[in-house]
Amino acid sequence: MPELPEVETVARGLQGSVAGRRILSVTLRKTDFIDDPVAIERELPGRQIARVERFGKFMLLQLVRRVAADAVQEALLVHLGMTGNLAPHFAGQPLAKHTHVTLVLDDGRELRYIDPRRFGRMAYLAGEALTAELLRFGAEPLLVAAEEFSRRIQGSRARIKALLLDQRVLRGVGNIYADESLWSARIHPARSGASLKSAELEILRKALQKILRKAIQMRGSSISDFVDAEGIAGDYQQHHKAYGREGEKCFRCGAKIKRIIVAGRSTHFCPVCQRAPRGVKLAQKKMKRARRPRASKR
DNA sequence: CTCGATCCCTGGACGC
DNA sequence: TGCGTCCAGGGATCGA
Repeated sequence: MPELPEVETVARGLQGSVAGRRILSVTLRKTDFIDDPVAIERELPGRQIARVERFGKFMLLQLVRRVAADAVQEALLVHLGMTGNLAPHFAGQPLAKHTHVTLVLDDGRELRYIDPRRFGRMAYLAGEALTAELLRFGAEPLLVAAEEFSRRIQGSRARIKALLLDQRVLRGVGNIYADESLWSARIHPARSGASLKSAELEILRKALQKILRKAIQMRGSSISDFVDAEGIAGDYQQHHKAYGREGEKCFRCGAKIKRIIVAGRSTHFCPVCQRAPRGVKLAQKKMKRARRPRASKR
């Protein structure tokens, strides 16, 4: 659930609350979402959290050594997955269920990572390994220029929804904001990237940026149980126009919002405002027919 | 290159 | 009240 606006909200909170603190010790519990748990235990104690920023859907805790040996960049990467939460707690507070990582800070608090589903990810990376990891990801949605945005999308025949979700194309967009931006730009989620005109893509880019900025302003969308590093829920879900509105009226034309599966993800759109490309309607009918028997099992 | 399918994981919703 | 089943979804991976 945490996408760019939610991660930005959490990162800003942590920048305010734990930047400058030193990590005294580390306790790991379940570690199957950590790249290299031994490296975390070995490297983090003694490091100072210099600053916290967002990179795509990751939080980047920039670390510095007490004695700056060289100019090697070091960071703790934290991905919240679906249900991750990273927040400071007072050391005496009881451990919540699913607390998998505790970083003891030098001011009587602990940074705790709580994640029931463990779809998140945590990694300590430094130097070239850090650089290489960050290079795997695409453009920053809030900064990407029109030309680069168009080039990245028109160069692929994959469907636009899949491209928006592909972190190698853009970093930080997830299911909610993909659907919301496509609804705003009146683009059907199954259109191929290559089929989109530059003018359409410019409308999409502007819509995406506007929506992301607004969502950040409102501290993100709280769908299930998302809360930021201060334990506060977001409010942007009240502004959703497509996501989660299956069967409800489109705010533009009154038609019923539909839900289909695109790129393996639940996809919400207005069938009237967002016109289907050739062939898509037929394909959907075929799929429906094929799926029906499965539902009536037992 | 692009696709769908499958897996990971748990809690919440729902049906009985 | 309780149990079983389904579903949510970001990302990795694999075979078509």
